[in-house]
Amino acid sequence: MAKNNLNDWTCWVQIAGRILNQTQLKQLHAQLIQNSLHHRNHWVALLINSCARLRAPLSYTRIIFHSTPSPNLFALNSMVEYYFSLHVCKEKEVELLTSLFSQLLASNNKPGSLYPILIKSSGKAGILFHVHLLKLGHHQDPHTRNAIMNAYSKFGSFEMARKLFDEIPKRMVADWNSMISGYWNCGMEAEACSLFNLMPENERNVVTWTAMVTGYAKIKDLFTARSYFDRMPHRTVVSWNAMLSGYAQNGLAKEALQLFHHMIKAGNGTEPNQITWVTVISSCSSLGDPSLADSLVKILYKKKVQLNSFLKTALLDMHAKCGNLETAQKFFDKLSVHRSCTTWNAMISAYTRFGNLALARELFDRMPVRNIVSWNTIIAGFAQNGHPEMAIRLFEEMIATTDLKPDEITMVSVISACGHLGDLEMGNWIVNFLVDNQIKLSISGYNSLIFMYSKCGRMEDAERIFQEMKIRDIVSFNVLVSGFAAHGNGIEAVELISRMRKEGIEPDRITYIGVLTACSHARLLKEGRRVFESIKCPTVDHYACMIDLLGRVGELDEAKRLVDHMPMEPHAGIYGSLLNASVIHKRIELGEFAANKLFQLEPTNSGNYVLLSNIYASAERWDDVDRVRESMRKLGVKKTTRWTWVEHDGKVHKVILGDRSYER
DNA sequence: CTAGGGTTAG
Repeated sequence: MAKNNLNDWTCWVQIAGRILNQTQLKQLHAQLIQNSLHHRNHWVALLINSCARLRAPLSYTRIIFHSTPSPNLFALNSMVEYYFSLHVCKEKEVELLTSLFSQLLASNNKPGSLYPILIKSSGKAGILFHVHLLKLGHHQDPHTRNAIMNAYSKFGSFEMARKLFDEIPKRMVADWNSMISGYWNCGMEAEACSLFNLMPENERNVVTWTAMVTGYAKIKDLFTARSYFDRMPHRTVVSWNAMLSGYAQNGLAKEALQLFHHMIKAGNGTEPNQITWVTVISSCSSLGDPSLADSLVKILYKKKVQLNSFLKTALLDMHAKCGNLETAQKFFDKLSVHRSCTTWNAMISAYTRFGNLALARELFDRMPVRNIVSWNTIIAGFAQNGHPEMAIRLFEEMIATTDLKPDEITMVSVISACGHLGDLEMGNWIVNFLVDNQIKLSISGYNSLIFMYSKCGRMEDAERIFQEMKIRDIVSFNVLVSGFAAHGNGIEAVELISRMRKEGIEPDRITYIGVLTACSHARLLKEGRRVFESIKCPTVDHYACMIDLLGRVGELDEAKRLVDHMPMEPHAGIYGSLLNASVIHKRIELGEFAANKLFQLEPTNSGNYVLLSNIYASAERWDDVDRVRESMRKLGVKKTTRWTWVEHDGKVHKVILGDRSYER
């Protein structure tokens, strides 16, 4: 470390970039103390920046901060950024900052250009500087005033922002833009729009237009967002990014990719930047298409795009969602100290998606800082992978040991976990918890309640929730239908079809599976047949349900005819239904036919052998029973019950509607 | 100098 370089800013930046871990940070700090440079503001600022990046502990960072006798803007600024990087800016810290800020203002005569920067980087605390600026008369500086106004509209109230806005004698474009996005922050479409229209047309710049695009995307009105985008006189990368992320964040991945192609084709000097790539990659993730992912990676490579940590995290997620866990893992390892909370969350989610709960849990326990998404990820991971009890335990741990407030996403997982467990007591406790903590539910929240109640055998409560909903979606109907199916309420299930059509929702594959299963359990042959014939493109699963229904009511010959005339290749479920019906109705020949098909399709499923031997047993054909048992032994088929059939009321029932069918 | 765009959970 040459001393003559210490006043050179580029040298500092270089050194800052070289600090990769806390050990190096401490070494540098020690070197500075040795050279008596540790009280210099620029070095303090630099060290604190590194502390924020490396997530150094608060106590250590404070020691560094207090080593400067009179902190200047740079030092103060870094400290503010550090506090915000912790996401735990407590009142006390804000007070400290405010007093330091006022000290600084008092000692500095010029309203320097650094004020807007400091206010902006202080986030919510920026508002607190307003009063100090007023006292010192610096609030008239247009840029400082704009920064304050912007802080109000982002973190405080749009009313205060509007008050400042109205008092400005000569408004800059930035003032209009701050105010418009302030309104959009609160979802106030009408006010934002009226300001936009009030603004002189030649004053509107690309930022104004982009703010409108973002605003409409935020309220999920992508049609209007697009119309503003199309009407823009000029577009920058930011405008394209705004429109792209509007699509991406509202689940319109295809539209996002289409627009991206448009962007590339149009050229116009709007080259995609890292933010564009992050958005595009995230759209590709939600499509889960490996070949698309592959081609994107190739383009990134060809264009020599620099990968920052946002991009690497997005790529990690994309690979995981497109089925490549190893590559995802590689990105996670490569990120090392640059891992953000999001990076950890994405990796945990990758493990849960592949069903590896042990590794997911290990990462969760190891990560330095957890946010609400971390908890939601791990809770959902256990809830969806057959460990609802662990999901609930984690939820309890979360509310007992953290200050994080559970949101709807947390609750959806917990409610569905109660459903899987059939734990009505816990379910009711959760409902009270929702009320006590004022957690508002959207459609999917209510859907999870319907699921929970019907799994707990409380169909009247499930129906009550369903009725209480103002808007329902296809899942609402499907969950209720499958509840009816499980409880054998055939008529109710059939009636739901016409009801959903009345609400403008067309039944889908899952709906029909549910209704047919309900008919099967209720032995409603006529209704089931009518429903089956009304399906436009029946899938193999629908045939399975219909054959199950026919078999159950004893129409085995018709069932066999249906199997023979299916337009597609029958799968194991089809022959399973047939075999099952043959057992019940003691149809040995048909049973042998179905069983032989099943032995080819799933040679390791012991259940099929058992069923066939049961047929022989019921006809007292003990030689055949022994023969089946023997071939089972020879083939090494173990009696591991990967059962797709369950016993209920003394009869064998087929479980077609796994709860997972909604999640896939 | 100021205003507009980013990754993760159901």
